[in-house]
Amino acid sequence: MHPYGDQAMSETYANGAGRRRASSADVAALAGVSRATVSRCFTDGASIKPETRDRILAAARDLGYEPNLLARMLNKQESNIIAVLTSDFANPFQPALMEALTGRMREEGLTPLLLKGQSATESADALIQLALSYRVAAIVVTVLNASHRMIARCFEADVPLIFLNRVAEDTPAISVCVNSRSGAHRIAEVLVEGGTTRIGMISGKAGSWTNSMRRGGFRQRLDELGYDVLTSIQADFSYEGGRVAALEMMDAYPRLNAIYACNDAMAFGAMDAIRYDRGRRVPDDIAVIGFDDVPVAAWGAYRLTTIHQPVAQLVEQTIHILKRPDRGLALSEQAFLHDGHFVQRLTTSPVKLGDGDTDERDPPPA
Amino acid sequence: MHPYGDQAMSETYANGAGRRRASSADVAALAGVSRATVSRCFTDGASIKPETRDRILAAARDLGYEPNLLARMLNKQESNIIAVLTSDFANPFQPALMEALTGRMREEGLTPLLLKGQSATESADALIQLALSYRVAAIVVTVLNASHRMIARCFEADVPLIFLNRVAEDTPAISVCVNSRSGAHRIAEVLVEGGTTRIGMISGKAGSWTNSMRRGGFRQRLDELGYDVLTSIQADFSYEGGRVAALEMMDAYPRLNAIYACNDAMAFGAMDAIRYDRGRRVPDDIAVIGFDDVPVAAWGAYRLTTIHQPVAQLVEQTIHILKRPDRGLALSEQAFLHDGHFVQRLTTSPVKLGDGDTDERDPPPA
DNA sequence: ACACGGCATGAACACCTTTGCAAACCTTTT
DNA sequence: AAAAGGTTTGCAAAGGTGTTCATGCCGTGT
Repeated sequence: MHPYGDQAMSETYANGAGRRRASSADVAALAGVSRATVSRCFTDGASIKPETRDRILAAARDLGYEPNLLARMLNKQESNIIAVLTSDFANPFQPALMEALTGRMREEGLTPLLLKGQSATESADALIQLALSYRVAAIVVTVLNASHRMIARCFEADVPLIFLNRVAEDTPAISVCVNSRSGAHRIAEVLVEGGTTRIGMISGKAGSWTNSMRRGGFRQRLDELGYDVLTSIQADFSYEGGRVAALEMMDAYPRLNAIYACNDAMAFGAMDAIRYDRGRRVPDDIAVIGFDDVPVAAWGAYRLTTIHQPVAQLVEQTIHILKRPDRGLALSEQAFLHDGHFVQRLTTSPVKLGDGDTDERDPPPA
Repeated sequence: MHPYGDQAMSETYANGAGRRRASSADVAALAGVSRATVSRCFTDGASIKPETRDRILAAARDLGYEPNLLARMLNKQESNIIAVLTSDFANPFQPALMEALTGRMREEGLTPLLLKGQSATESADALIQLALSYRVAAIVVTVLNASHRMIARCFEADVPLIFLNRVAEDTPAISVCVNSRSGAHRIAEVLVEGGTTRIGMISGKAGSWTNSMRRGGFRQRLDELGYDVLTSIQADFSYEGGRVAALEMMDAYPRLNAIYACNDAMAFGAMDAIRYDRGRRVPDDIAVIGFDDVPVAAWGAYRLTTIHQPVAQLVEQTIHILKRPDRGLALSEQAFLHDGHFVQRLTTSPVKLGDGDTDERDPPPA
């Protein structure tokens, strides 16, 4: 209609209620150059005359312009957004992991897009689908499960999938994880060496890799040492689940003298059940041992003996993979297992320490 | 070089390592329609013949096509991505808030882009700048501070800014928050009514709105009741900070019989200092009261008397604002204050309950 | 037989950036 | 003075989508 259609249109939009953000075209017009030059002004390494650069920068400042990252990602076919899939913040290990992960990501210029599932058992497929639609650079999964079909789709789309804190077997996906099996072995040894062999085990959610390792590894080593668990209850990795399970165990097996909880949160529940619900003592009556070494485990009220997960190492490994030029797509190694070390505190009888273990029986100086 | 430069290039890319995802053009070609029709197929309410729709859907499935959300956002000038700015996962209140917030967002089809600052005192300006570059639909800030200049820039760009769990005064930004002042008033009343009036106060980070309210409100009401704090130490909202402060107080003021910590984490530290570092009793020797009612406050080891923050309500209010057609830009009301209620547990002498308060002196049934 | 309304579709433009290529400019050398 | 060489810049296309407008088709009512 209007001979200068374009011109007129942008004028109209600029005045309307939802006034448009300044684009590179606006800056270009004001500075008297082309859009391409404006673009070059914001990409370093591009050749541009210092004088015009200053002029453009001034114009950009006047208009409050800054590059539209969406358009840039679309054009360059690459993004610095990483989908982070998780489901559960209640387990205190998750916040600790998230803190480290998102902190390091920011330092490396990566931005996490947080996709939260409802429950740990839920499949992450829908969330992965969503992540692919956002054309993220990579996907990091912490607690959820994914179908083989969906994992395959990610790799078809050249989007690497990293399982953090869990191993995905028989898939092209990468896993970064603590060696839960060897940690569970150590726990079995500690309880036996400490002379507490009438053991109740509180395991976590069935179907989780973490749980089957922590559970299976413990049983295996205990068996090798010539013992067996007295009782075993499956809970859900939560404080309340651990508490209820411990109550049940104590009532059914009065001679129980040790509880191994497959994570710290359940161990805290068990300790509170022992001390406050039943009025018994830790470790004199019943020893307790956990797994994770979340920050609360060092608190005065618990001082929990446990296996420390090297969160910083796990995160560093993950970041390292993400920063590779291929973001880990061409990686030959699939699983990166890090060793957790044993931390001795006050909820078990003292045992001899191995290499890399730490002793915190004396509280840190005030 | 090559006479068919462009053609050859895209062929190369298509075959090489990073093969291109299917676009709507590919689907259109396969189904024998135009791109516009493919687009209509994925927007409901558009008129399209059922037969061709099926044909297009089949083609899309064969090619593994799904709409590119980046391109869509760029085109429609609207996004469902919300920037969530935070700094600290160590304080156990943050995970609880985050869990609720991100969970509800997902239910509403909003996707949080997580931008984490290094420390609570750091300015969020750089993160807000980044969020604006991503053209997010709105920005939710939890613990960080922002300059007036940057807040103004957000509103110039029509991006609403919501402060969650903190009030930003004298700005166009919206605040959703618990009424910390009235909560602090209640705490003062509880301690006085309980007969514990030789009080030490452990406050949080200076310069935070939350802290000045929780601190100022407490002092004010205490003054009105005819008392004053015995001592006051400024800490940093952390467990360890609370523990060290409590030790210092106990050593300097042997007759101290109550500690008010401006959040639960510091209260836990104080309790552990009292019980495990100094071997005294809570509440018999020293009463302790916190603020937040994080999940751990209900655990057997602490059973902390505190003020409950209605997390679900706060989140619901935030979601409600985000879902408004104007995302809250045209809101006349700036601050939404919700009342927290008093939760009585075992760390203070029992007092008469007011309206909406809850009593958890008896532990929940096993 | 013709005009008309409703529906389905395609062409073209817009969103905002980056980039390959070619043209224009400036400086220096022969 | 002109050619050579390097730097700076603009043009146009690409990246994938949504949307307006015009066109074509079909059926209906007169």
